[in-house]
Amino acid sequence: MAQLGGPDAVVLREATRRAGVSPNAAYRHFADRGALLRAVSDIAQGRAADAMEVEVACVSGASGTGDAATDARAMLRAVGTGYLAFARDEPGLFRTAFSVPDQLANSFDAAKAGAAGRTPFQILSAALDAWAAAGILPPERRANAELYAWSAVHGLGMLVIDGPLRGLSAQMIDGATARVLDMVERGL
Amino acid sequence: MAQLGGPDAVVLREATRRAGVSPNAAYRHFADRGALLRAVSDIAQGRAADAMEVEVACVSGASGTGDAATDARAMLRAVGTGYLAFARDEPGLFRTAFSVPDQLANSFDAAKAGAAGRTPFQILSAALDAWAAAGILPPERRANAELYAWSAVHGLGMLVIDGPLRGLSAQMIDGATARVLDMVERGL
DNA sequence: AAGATAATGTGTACAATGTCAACAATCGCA
DNA sequence: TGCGATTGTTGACATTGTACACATTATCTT
Repeated sequence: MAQLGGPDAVVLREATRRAGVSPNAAYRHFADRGALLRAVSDIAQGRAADAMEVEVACVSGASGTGDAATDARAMLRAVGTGYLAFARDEPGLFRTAFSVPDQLANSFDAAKAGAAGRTPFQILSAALDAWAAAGILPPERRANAELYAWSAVHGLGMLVIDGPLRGLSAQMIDGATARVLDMVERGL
Repeated sequence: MAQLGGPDAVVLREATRRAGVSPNAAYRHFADRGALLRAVSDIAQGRAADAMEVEVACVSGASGTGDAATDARAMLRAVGTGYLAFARDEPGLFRTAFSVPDQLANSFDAAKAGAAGRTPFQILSAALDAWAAAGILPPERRANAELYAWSAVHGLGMLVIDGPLRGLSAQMIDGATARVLDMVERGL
């Protein structure tokens, strides 16, 4: 349901119907619809992590150029590319993953991890650590850098999927993705 | 209703109740709930424009430093600051304004304009024109620059009010706002 | 093995919502 | 004056979240 219609489509009664039980059975497992939605959101974040790991693996698999700075940049681009690929391929899951209120502190929760064991936030963090290690991110700018990079790609994703940029052509989105990543790379 | 609870809180029956008419009277004015929501969204965008104009007026009113580049930068920061101030002060309206699917082409629609007659998109566009005029935005990067700057601030806004960054302290948000604007300024 | 205790599921019920169809009043204009 | 368009009303239906009371099944202890 989340996949097809996003958070609003996660409807408790329909879930029980598909499970072949009565509506109220759900209340033995979730306090209310919100709790169910949060659980689905966690799983959706895991899927996002998977999509990101795919792109990351692409550049890591190439075993690097030998230059730590170049590799780190490629890695961060892969993280952003994966995030936005997920937004485009699975808009329902994307919104379910990242449009359900939560606390930053929970971003490390294992329930939100993908198959590789990392949450989306952790994947992003690792890429930024590589930047810092390669010396292309001054130490005084490392703090909370996740939030800034995340904001840029998240904003593009939301505008395109669920906002005033809906219906942008695929090429436009491709271009915008590349340009937003350029901006992050230069501006971080 | 949008102010208090965002798009989901815009409920047709309650609207008619407050108008003192029967539920179905709404169908003489709006095709369905979606149409009502779109109309509310337009108005909310006008409010966003107002919030942005306030910040813009602050820096314009200072009649500038004389340096076009410095002024242009201050203007763009004001646009971003206003956008995020609106997100924080009126999260319900913000989400109603920018989380309702629409087409980029409609971003100039007069129905979305604030009291000063400009839509949020037009305000942003003007600030970027000033950048180009001041020579701090190379011509080849001017195209669609709105989308990239917009993505960054929009992402932060959404993450903070409706996503995994909910409950960030006010200082953290202040800091993140400044840093995201720094990033845009450097990276655009 | 037997019984207590927790877990899970069922039925009925209620208030709310979006929306459809048919009907009524009102207003503007020829 | 009368007619068409605009606006509103009544009644109805399917769907949803959720509360309460009750039944069943697992599980664990004695």
